Amino acid sequence: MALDKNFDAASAEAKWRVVWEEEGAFKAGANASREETFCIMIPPPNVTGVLHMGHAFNNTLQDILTRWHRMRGFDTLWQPGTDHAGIATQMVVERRLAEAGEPGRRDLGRDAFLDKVWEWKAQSGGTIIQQLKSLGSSCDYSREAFTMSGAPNAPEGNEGNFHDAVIRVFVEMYNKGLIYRGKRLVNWDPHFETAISDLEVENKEVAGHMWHFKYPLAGGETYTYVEKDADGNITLEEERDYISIATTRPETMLGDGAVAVSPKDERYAPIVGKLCEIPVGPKEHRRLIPIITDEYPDPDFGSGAVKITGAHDFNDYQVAKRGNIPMYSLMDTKGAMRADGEPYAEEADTAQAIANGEQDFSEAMIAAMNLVPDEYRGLDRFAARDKVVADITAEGNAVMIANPKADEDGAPATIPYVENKPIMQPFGDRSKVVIEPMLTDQWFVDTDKIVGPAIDAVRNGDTQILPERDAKVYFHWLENIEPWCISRQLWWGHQIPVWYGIAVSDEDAERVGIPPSSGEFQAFCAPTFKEARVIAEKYYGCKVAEAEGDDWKWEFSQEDESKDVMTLFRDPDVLDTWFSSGLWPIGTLGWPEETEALKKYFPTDVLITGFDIIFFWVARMMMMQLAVVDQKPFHTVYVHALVRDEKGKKMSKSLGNVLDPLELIEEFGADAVRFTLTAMAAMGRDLKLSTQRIAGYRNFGTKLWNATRFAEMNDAVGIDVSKEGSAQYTVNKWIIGEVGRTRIAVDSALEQYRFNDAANVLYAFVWGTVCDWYVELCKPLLQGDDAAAKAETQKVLSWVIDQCLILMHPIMPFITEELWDATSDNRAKRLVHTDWPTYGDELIDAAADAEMNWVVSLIESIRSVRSEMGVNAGAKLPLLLLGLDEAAQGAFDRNRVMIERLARLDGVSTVAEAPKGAVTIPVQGGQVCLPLADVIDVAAETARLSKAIDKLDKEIKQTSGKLNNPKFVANAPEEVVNENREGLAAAQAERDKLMGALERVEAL
RNA sequence: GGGUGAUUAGCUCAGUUGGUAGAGCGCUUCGUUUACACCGAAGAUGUCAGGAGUUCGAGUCUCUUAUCACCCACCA
Repeated sequence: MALDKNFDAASAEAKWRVVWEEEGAFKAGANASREETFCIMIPPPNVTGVLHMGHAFNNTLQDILTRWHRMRGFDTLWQPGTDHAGIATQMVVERRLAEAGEPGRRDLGRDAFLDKVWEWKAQSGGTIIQQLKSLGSSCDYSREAFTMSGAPNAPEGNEGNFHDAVIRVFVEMYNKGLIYRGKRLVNWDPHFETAISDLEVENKEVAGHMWHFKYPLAGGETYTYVEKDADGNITLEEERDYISIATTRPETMLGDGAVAVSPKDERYAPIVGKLCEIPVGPKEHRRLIPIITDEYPDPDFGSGAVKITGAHDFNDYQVAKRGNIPMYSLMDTKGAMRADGEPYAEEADTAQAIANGEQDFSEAMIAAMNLVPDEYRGLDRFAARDKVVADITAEGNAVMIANPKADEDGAPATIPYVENKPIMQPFGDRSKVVIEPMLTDQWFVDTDKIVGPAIDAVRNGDTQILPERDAKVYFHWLENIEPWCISRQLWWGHQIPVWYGIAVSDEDAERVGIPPSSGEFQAFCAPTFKEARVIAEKYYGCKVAEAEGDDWKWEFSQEDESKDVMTLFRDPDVLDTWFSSGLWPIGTLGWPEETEALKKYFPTDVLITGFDIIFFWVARMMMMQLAVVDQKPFHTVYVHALVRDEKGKKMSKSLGNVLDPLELIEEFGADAVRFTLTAMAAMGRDLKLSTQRIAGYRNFGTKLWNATRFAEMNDAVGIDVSKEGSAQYTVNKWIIGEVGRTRIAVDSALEQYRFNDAANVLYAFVWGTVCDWYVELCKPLLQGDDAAAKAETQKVLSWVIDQCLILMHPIMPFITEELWDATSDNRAKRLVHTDWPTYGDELIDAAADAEMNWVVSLIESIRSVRSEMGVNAGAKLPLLLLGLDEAAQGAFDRNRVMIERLARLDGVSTVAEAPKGAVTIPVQGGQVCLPLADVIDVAAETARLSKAIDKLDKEIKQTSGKLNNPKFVANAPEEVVNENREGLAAAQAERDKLMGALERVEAL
């Protein structure tokens, strides 16, 4: 079958996608010829996501490694699947419901809403997998996994045990005390009304204000406020009846528990221990808070006094815990000021008692207290802020400063002190709203207890992170790790397997063997309610049932104690998505079952991922796998760059600079996109992509196609070559050696994850060596009269093309498979399964190499002279040989037909002396001349020669300078010294020849 | 505030243990010679950010300055 002139990427890709899958080419273990396994876990994309450039890049690299290993006979598994992506997916479904005008999440209720999510998953969940296929990813799709598979509410088609694995891990970790529940200050997303982890918060600098307010001292007390400069001179001394505090968040004032100053701050020493009043709300509602000392306030910042709002600020939280300061929650789940219950108005003596530390509220009581006065209730936090500022200012409790515009008409002499300053503000990475620190009950992984093995594994080399600098990032994060908040107040996810009833006593918990309650409820943790009930029944000594709603109750039977029933309610929260994806390696292989796949492929080999999820995912997988099965999940983590646009900007929809990989695949073909990404995969921080570059590599595919077409036209394809390296002709010996070198270079690059090196080696070999030289050199042999030469060249060319296809296949699978198929009817296997070669140095023939170098450099020199002398490209010139030594003469004779053709020569003769007007060209072992008497331009030739001589002079000066330096000769390795000596001799010889040529030209 | 990285041809970037600077694109000139114009041939272009040091020798190692980027972080 004859190849078309052009490669039709789209139809070839469509065809091979189907064939490969139908033939099971990608199944685990396909083409395995050895025991060793190779397993890659795909970083699971969001189930409702679409393929973006980052995925394309990431999966191209994974596919290269997978295909390479599969061809090498490894028992290979590339495990695919998707992630349920809690927040992201719930957000999408809620938005779709809203757009469709359907009832929202709250109206639907939990079960009905989850049905909607599953529907959406069924509808869009296959998209990204299909897109991976169009990229050519050779995953074992029959094993596609999903992090929510096997969930109790999963519809048909989502069987599997991932859910079981997640729940089981939770239970085990809970029982080992690695997971606990507690009231902590967490990052709260008021849009999604859920807690999120530190990592899901993006701190951004925004323009903010810092207000300065007076907190009046209780009972109208006064003190002398003294400020001194660095030398101790008094710069300000005045009587004050207030303490000045600075804040960027006035709306949290209602929840203040104290004002803190530095213990070293002499200005406030007189009033430490006294009380001051929070100047917000109706007078009868105001609270007094103590002035305390703490190391946290910086005397040089603001006024040196900090209001402490333990429930709404992470620093204040620490201060409040240290100082036993009450923490009052002011806001609801939407970030509005609380409106629940009765507003709590404190009696003056109660305030005093609290301030004195004499009144001790329980945490629960404090949480229930609503300190928000009527006029603030229900206000959004930002509206509340405005109102607080306005109210305080109106009442005269703002600190006033001189008005810089006091001169202007009607301007007041003083104005409230408000600093405009940039402040760092936390935003939810999904919702983009300002995150609110909130004091809530959440589940945490006690990361301190499981982080050790994850650090050790990388430190002692069990798992290697590449490039190494990313290991530093990994260490830094893990060594400073915070407890991991894993509960989310969402519905889409793995519901926490914990049921609650009223707490009876710690002794009962101990008796039953469960962790004691941390509050008014006792938790029973088990994979199913059935199992939880068993524990609970022991604990209560009565029957236990599951509540319909979210409240517990204890039903007493009057006559028969054995009919008492305790009703438990289930924790409504779900687990952080990263908790489940942290179990991806073992979960996809069937853990906790002892599956064949698990035994065979775990620990897996390489994880390929972007640096943006080192913390989110890589670190968590390390911790979780080590905690659960006590084994590292993979031996190598290859961290790749982020794909950016050609200007280096991060691709984002809002910037409109997104390159859609699917569109690119359509325009240039998947192979071109893959090759581009591979060629740019140097271990760096980012990767800039331009369509021009993709077009360049599309052309490369076409080049390969046409080289194969040339071979086909010359009956040089699909020839069965049983043994490599058997050739008589120099050019064939030489190219066989080049193939050997290329295979070594490609393997070595891939072994070191130097994908770009592999791509560049192949590009240079296929285009630069095979197409530019070997194919051209073949032509006179294939089209000449020497039957033996022709036959051998056909065989070798066929073999060379096959090797190109094999070596290129991991990067450009489609075009190579197509050519492999089209060029022979007798292939033993598909290319995707063809054995990767192991030949190498033994194919190199040093003599052939040297000879071809001589030939190539002769051709290049002649071409160069022709071009510079303005010889018509089509014209054929005679060539004169001058004083060639035996080796040079032999090389010339053996390759004469090729030289004549490539240098466009007509007739060769040997002369004793260069004729007048001939351009001489120095070659190793002699000179050659082109008689250009008619066309030679004396000035141009003089210039050419002078320039070449200048260049040589420079080189000679440099090299001889080095060689004349005794220290160089003494210290440099012998090799380097010899290189320089040889270089100098060669340069001098060439210079002599050129000088001779110059003299002759000048004589014209 | 801490950390990491970057600074090499007009552009985008390679450059693995120090040994005479590379690629792609772009540019210039020539050429349709039956694989390929998504092509071929020939060419031009760099104080390797600045400074200092180690060394026989530095784009590469050390220090330093400048600019940029990213990550982490609680300054009210």
